[in-house]
Amino acid sequence: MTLSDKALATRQRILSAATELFYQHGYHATGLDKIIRQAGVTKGNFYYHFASKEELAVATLDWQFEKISREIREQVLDKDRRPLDTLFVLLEYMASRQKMQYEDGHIRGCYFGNFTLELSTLSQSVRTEVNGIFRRYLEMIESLLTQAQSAGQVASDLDPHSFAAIILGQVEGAILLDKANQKPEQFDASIDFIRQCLNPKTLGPGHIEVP
Amino acid sequence: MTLSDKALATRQRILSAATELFYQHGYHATGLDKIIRQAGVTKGNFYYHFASKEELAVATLDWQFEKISREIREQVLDKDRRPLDTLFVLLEYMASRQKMQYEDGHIRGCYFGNFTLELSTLSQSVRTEVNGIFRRYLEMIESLLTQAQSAGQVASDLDPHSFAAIILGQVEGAILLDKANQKPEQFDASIDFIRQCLNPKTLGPGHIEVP
DNA sequence: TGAAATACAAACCGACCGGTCTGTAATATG
DNA sequence: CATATTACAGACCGGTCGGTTTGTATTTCA
Repeated sequence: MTLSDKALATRQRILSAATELFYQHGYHATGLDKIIRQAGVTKGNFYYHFASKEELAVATLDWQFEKISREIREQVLDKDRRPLDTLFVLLEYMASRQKMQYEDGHIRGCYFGNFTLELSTLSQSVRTEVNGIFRRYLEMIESLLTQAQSAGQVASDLDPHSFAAIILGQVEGAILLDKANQKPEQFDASIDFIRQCLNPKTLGPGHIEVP
Repeated sequence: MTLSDKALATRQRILSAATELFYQHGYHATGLDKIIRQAGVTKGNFYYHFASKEELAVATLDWQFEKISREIREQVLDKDRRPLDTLFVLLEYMASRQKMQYEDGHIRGCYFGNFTLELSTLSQSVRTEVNGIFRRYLEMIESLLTQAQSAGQVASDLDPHSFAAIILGQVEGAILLDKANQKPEQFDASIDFIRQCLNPKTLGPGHIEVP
């Protein structure tokens, strides 16, 4: 193992520990001392790899997004599914992440949503990062909607761009409410609702039935 | 002015200062020193009125909700409107609060949503408080939907209880996304979307048109 | 082999954290 | 007027905060 590989491993240990602690307790409630203790790293070592706690936070956001989008690419996308089915597999994948947390005892919500509400008014770099991550999520959903439209799975008068934001907003809001009462109920209800909205056969709530 | 009135005024000054600072920078990023300085109060005086910073946070949540629900009662409810119209006046009222912040330079989001994501895994009392507040919001929306249903303004097969959660989730999610990119765009789009969902005349996206 | 660059160790820093303490005005009540 | 209670003043506390500094192994490479 070369030294630069060792350094990379150190960096990863820091990122891993920080992500877990930030996710559990938030940014400000997590001291650097706890992070380096959990990572098994000293202060000097930490500041060799990261310039500041804020830079570490941004790095964890990028790291976590790359990890998740890799999982999505491998487990959700590029399978032999119709685009609309892929979209709901994606949503179910996100839901399963919340339910895993519930079984661990606590709903910790969305890592990016948490940072958004805690830090986007305090740190420009964090805000830019989460905003970019949300943009990439939106592009993912919009792309699936466009494909679904081409395949005739959803109505042609739907605007994929704006509806993607509706879906992401619905998901983030559901996670927030679920975190408030520590039960993963609203996320499932939201997915059902989105399914109703997109499925022309089953009309969504409030709509006149098609004869 | 009696002394107990003076004490009440002190308490209000603390609540007011704390609410503003918590709203701007979040809970952990706001030190007690800043709060008491802004309130023009000493440490000893503060701890005469509140047992802890955490108790103060819960008090501001209650205080802020009472303030908002008073405004809603006076300006939104009990007017001579049809229930569905009242619902959208309520949503527009919430949207206007976000836009006011935007004109001040920063989207600070929803006071209750912020506390939910920053503290609901750390403080049981805060979590209970925000959860109760969301419950009361849900009851408000559900009640309006039920009335709208009775008045024939929305479809009879709509479930007011679950759709109220869809609306609140959509709103909270929209505020989160708007905070991430510091522009109040998604909130308006969400209101339009909800309007489309509820209005039988204008079908929502993805639905087959009624002949 | 030896100098340079890399990767790490840990003591140390002042500032600030939430919270406690003792003491003292101001006011209500007998 | 005496006294108890209410409301407040502010010095002080140990601990923790994010960050710096100095020193030292380890590895690279000329």
